[in-house]
Amino acid sequence: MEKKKRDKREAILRAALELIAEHGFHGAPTAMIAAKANVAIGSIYRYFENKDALIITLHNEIECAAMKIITVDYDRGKPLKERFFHVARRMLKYMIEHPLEFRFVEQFFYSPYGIAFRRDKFFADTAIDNDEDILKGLYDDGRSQQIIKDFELSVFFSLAFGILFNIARDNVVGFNKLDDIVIDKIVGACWDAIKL
Amino acid sequence: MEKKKRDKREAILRAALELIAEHGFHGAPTAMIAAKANVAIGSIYRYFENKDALIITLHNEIECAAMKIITVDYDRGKPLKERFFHVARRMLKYMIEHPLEFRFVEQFFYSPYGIAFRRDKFFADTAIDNDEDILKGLYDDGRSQQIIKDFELSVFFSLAFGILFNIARDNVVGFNKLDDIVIDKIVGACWDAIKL
Amino acid sequence: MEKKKRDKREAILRAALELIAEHGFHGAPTAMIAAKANVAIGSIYRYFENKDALIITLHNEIECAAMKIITVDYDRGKPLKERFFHVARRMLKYMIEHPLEFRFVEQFFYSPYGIAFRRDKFFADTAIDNDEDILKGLYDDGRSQQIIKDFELSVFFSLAFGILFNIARDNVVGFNKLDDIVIDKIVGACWDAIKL
Amino acid sequence: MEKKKRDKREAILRAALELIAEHGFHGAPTAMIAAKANVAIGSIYRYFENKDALIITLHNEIECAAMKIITVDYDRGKPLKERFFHVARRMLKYMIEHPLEFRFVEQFFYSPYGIAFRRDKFFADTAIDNDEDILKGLYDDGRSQQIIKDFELSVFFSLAFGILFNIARDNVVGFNKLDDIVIDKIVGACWDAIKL
DNA sequence: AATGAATGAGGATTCATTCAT
DNA sequence: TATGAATGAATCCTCATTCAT
Repeated sequence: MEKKKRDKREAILRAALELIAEHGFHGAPTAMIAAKANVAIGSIYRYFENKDALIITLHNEIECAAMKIITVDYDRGKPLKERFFHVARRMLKYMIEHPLEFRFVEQFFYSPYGIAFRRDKFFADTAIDNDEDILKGLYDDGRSQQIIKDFELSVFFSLAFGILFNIARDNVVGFNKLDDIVIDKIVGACWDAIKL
Repeated sequence: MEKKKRDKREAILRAALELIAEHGFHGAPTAMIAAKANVAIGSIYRYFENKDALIITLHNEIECAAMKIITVDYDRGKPLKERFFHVARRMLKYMIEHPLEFRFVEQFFYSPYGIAFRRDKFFADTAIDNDEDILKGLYDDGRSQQIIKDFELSVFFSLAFGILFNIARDNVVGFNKLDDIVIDKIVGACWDAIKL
Repeated sequence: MEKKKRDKREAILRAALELIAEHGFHGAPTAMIAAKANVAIGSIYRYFENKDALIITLHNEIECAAMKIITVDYDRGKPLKERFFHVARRMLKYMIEHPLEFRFVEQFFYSPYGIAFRRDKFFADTAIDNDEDILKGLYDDGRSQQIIKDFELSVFFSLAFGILFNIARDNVVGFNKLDDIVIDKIVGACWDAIKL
Repeated sequence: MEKKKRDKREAILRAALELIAEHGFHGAPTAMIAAKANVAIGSIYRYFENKDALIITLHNEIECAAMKIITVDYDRGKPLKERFFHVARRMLKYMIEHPLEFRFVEQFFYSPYGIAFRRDKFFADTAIDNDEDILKGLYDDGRSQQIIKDFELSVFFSLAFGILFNIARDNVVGFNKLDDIVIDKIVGACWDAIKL
């Protein structure tokens, strides 16, 4: 009973993910999402208030799941460089191993949804959750230990992770081929960008 | 007569640029573009085959104009590092000084248009125009002179310029403040990322 | 068991009454009626064939209950004028003391339901029930005793009671304030309208 | 050019009038209105902001046209009783000669539109237009000349005109047959209701 | 008997594109 | 050539009704 309910919800989210990742928001009308999920159109509205809510939920669940994967085995006791390599490596791997999720999140990020999302985040002073805590922790430690360059936080993020998003984007469309060795070298280049 | 015709075309492109940059593709129906351009709806279809053509044209013209600005005074005789700094610095400056164009190109890049655009580019072997020639030249020189790290071209591009797009994006929404000194330090970090 | 069953039916009717009176037919979907009645949606269809049947039943029950209240203590032996005052006064009082019922019946009367209802009534020659018997009795007596004006029955009804519905409608929305004295004066005016 | 434009607008209003009068608001979806008006669905939205605006406009135009017809030849110099007969007689005649308009206005009046409309009117102190001026003038004169009964304005309106609406409603569905003689007798009964 | 998830036809609205003037 | 009214397919969403549990 409970199982089936959850299944249907998941099917809708999955269908939306696949359609939006592949065809963009324009290519994912509710009727098509419902069809792909083997569900009646109306059922979407039992599980989500409206299409926007469905998309925002999907985004949040992906972000949450991704952060869990990325930060597994993360050890705050390890030296800064090692911690950075741990996070950056997993981040890049996550993106190339989850191309649907990555493409969806990119679509989301640059759509009106993402703009609202970022604005909300920007104005939410204290809403720093654990995930960002880890990333911000890297910055704080690096600065206080005089290991990384003297930039403000947002610039640090761009230097550290902006590269990875570009690499992943190219990978997803087949512009590059990455194996563990190349990934490590790329993360090394990111480290070069931020370290003093 | 010729003048007026050109004016009308420009007005349409400008209106589309402003509306899409500010409100996204959803916020720029043809009727609104025509109104903002002080032009009849039907006139759009005299200058452009359809809305897609208008948007693709706008993108191409912006890309072309940007590259012209970025590569002005470019001296192929200068040392590699100096040439990289020249290009990277101007690229970042262009983006933060042309927020409408930057935001439009970002919207474009992550929309179905951009996906098609990138796919086309990927399959067009010989379609390397002069602008990319300069960027590719940096790569070829750096590799042959053993100055930059051993990555394939697309990875090099991400390392070298991916950071800049992220920085610019944050700047456009007000997440960071950049002056000439910070810009130079950022470009320096990009250099650290690519250099051996 | 029988009790509970009756309770559930009453709860559904009550919920429908309140929602429709307050928000109109548009503001009373079955799901909302069920929720307000603390009943499953499906249960509505156990007690009523469909939504239309529910609404028609509700109307009929209200009409029946109202007539009972209005005609209580009605004495056919009293003089005509006194009988008219008795009925008209109670009718007006009922409407202002039962605003939910009154508003529902009005909604009903002017909706497609009411149109069908009136059509059916018009074509049902013999379907004169006891309640209307009383009203029709007033007309017949008045005419044979030469006390009331020479109009056909339906005009008599409009003259006698049409005023009261308008007064009640205004009262329900707060356009007027009525006490027993004003009510009596109003009924007196109705009497003036019909009497010779 | 101008002619055709006006024609289309009129056709839409006319189609809405006929459908709503006959089948109620539920029986008049935009697609059906458009079809009946021989117009594309989208055209409705060129002439009216949305369906609500269309309906409100239709109501206002009918009310305005009706008041013009009713008050034609109205002579403020005539005695009160004569003025009342003039207005009441024309009002009843208008309603029975314009059954579509009458039925539409009734539907409107008892729908959510009408409720909002009445509320707005109630709270608009100074928004007394010329039409109501005439009706209110009857009341003011009658009261100051001690000709009509001592009721507040809204009760006066119900006594004077409430009857007429009921009569007209019955007439529209064929419950009664009215000729000029009966109409005059009915207006006389209304006069009896209000006069001292 | 009761439940409420599932269904999908139906409704309002938008907007790229056409074409008569 | 310029205009903008007209078009109608496409989209999101609602809600009466059914039916498996």
